[in-house]
Amino acid sequence: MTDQRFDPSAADGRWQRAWEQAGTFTADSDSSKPKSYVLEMFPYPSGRIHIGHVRNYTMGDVLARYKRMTGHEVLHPMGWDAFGMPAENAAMEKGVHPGGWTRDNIANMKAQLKRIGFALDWTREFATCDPEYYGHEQALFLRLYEAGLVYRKESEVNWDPVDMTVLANEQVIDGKGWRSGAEVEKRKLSQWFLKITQFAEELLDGLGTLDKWPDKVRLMQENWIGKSQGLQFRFDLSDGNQVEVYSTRPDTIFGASFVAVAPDHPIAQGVAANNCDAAKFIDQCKRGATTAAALETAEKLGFDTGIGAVHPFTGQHLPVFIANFVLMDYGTGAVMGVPGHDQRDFEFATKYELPITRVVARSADDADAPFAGEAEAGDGVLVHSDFLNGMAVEEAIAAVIVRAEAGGWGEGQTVWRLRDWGVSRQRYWGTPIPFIHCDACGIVPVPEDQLPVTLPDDVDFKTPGNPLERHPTWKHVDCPQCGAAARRETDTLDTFVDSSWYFLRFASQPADKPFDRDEVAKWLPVEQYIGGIEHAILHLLYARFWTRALQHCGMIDFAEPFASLFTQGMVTHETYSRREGDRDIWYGPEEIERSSDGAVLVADGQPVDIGKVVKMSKSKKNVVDPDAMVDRFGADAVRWFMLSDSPPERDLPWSEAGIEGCGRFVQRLWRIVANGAPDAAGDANPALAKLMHRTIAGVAADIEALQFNKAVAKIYELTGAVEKAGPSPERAEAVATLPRLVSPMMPHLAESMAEALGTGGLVAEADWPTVDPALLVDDEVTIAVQVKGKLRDTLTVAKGMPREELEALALASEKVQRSLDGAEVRKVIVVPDRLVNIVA
RNA sequence: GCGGGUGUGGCGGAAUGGUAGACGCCGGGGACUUAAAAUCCCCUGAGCUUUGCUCGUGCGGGUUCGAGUCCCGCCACCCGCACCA
Repeated sequence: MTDQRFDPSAADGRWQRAWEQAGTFTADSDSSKPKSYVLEMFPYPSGRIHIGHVRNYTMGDVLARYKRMTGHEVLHPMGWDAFGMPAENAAMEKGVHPGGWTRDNIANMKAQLKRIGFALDWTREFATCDPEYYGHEQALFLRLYEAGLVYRKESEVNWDPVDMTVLANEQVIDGKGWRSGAEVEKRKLSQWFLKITQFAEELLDGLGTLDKWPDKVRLMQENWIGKSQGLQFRFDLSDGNQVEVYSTRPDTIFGASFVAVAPDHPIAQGVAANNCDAAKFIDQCKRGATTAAALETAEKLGFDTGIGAVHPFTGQHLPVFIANFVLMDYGTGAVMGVPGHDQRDFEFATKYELPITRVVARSADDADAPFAGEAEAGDGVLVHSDFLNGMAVEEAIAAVIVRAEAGGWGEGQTVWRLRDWGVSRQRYWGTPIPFIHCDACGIVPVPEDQLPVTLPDDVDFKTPGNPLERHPTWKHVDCPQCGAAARRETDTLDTFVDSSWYFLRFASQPADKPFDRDEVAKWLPVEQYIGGIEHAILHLLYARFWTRALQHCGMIDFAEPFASLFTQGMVTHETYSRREGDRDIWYGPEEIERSSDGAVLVADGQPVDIGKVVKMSKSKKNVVDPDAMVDRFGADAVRWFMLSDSPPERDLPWSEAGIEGCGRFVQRLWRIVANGAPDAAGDANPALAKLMHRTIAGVAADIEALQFNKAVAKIYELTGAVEKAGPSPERAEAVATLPRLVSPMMPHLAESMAEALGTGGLVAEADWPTVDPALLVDDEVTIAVQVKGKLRDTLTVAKGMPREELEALALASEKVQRSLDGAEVRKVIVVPDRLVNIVA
């Protein structure tokens, strides 16, 4: 008799070595099989694999393994998004080198991933901090430069005046620097930009081709790109100048009661030159962080310049304000304020007691309806608007544009919300931007044969700021053009650049260039990309842009990198805490004894409060360590839990009881085969055969739709039926099928099961079981019988029974007659094979 | 503030406009055992006048023979907002 318990601690490593020796997951680009590129967003090497990573990679792994079983040559690679701020923070806090810290983290995390048995092609692994990788990135950046897609301009950053350093948005807390506590200022620096706006129309149109992306992501990108049709027009000013404004709602022009310009608008600057109150106000606007959220939630503030703007239709003088909520980057940096129909303008007008006029109403009769304390941005008909009165909004917009163009004071225009991508970072741990500043020649690209421009190792992090900038020798080089003494660019690239082309490098890794066009063409676009919804806009838009830019440069032959996208939910966990004084003390799940009616702290046996189920985070200590779970339950139980219950796009609450249940299920499956191949004698069991074929077809469909929770439920159902069934040829066949059916989810158990059954070869390399379509059809159906929409009875009838027979059967039902209680039947609705509804 | 999403038993969830709660977890009862673990069987939305009836899918309306599903208006929570990755 075989051991009745499955021992993952022995089996997991054994099968992982078997796959590795067989090279099962090494992708062969010369294979004649259809190619399938399955990719999960590569991780930042923070130190430990998080359970959220495990969920992400398990989903991709199930698909990759399934694709292999269905005859595809699969590319399923893994690497490291290895540049970024945490390494520099570690350097500052612990005195370790960012490179060494990152390498150690990668080694640890790779070991963790290997224990879970992911079907990854590790031969293609790389880290973005490898000089080889970022050297190729520098070459690509220079190609974009040659194509005119790279330029420099002034742009605002968060400046910490005490630490004398640029802060990331996340380093600004309530408008103050996270280390110094000093109030952050906006400061202008000359920085590198990528012309993503040149592709705005393409990126927008391209969304229409991405029919395998979630609608929500396409909608978010569409709104982010923000194409709007509006009117750009000029107001004559009382000082003899003009101000150009842009509005998406020119229909509301008769409701304008002020004009507002951005603090860095030339008009504002001009006023400030002669007016120290204005200068002070602009200074005040410089305080605080640069984020849109900070700007928009801040109190709306304005400074009346005393200048009047002449309304193009009424000739009325509108006051011109400098306002903190107007952005220089969008439109013309100046707006007309229509308080009745724009919420920001409404708040502003209320504060500065400017008129609020209704120019759009539900109907002409509501022309003088009062506002309910807020602006009305919706649809309606124009009122109090001269020649526009009675028009619908769309119609009025067109009419105003026609008048403006005829009068020569404005033009209909398309404006994009999308801004160019600022890629400069004043930091060490990133890809050096390959340019040299020469006093004589200006900005000179580093010649390609001098790439990569590598980071110096001897840097210090004792003081804040960019170590490249203060390095004694690194930036001092000779100009490649004239040979005179010159300076290296000390900005490094945004890490989003690193993740904008890594999927190309996975597909092809020549030493002498970023990628090989023909190799890339074999695998790309990625068939299935999986990652967090938090990347819905930035990463995915940048990667789309980069792909189009490379296409534009003639380096690749496709426009969209990811054919199908899936965004998975987070892994969450209960929180445990105690209130002590005015703060919460958090406890980790390993410090807690959980029972059905509460939780106690193991250390003192006293109860703790069970808090909300929230995203796992170190600060709330509600994290579970994947390694510890693999130790206790084995890789397959952890994988199974990642796939069970919650739909993959939703959050998954981790629970001790849940993982224990998964551990039990692994053993249940094992018991079915623990004594070897089952007896194939006994009476035929056609019902089990049907269930098995339905399960194979259903699990396949669920995996392809990434609905793993449903596949899991179907496997539970079949397992239960197999356990209950007595010996039969059908049961023997079902048992023989189980290992392949569960292999994508529980690959180690599947191999051990097949071994116990005496099946030769690796399940990971086996074919997916075939379905007999004849067994998927049912000949009986249960139909619902309703009286006035309420269920009163059910009938089991032959499939395809005609309407008349169904109606007669339903009316003959004793329960129906009792429920009708003699009432007259007015109507009978029959849906064949579904239901009969009797309306009395 | 703006953009996007989610909401169904004690819990995770299932359900082409057609039998709400599949499947799993927790809990209760029983079997096996000297005992426990493991395992197996049964029950498990709420309420009631319990052969059955009523209520029930965040809240308030609506469309429909029929709404978790479609429409309108709210509420709560989550994600993103361009230097976190």
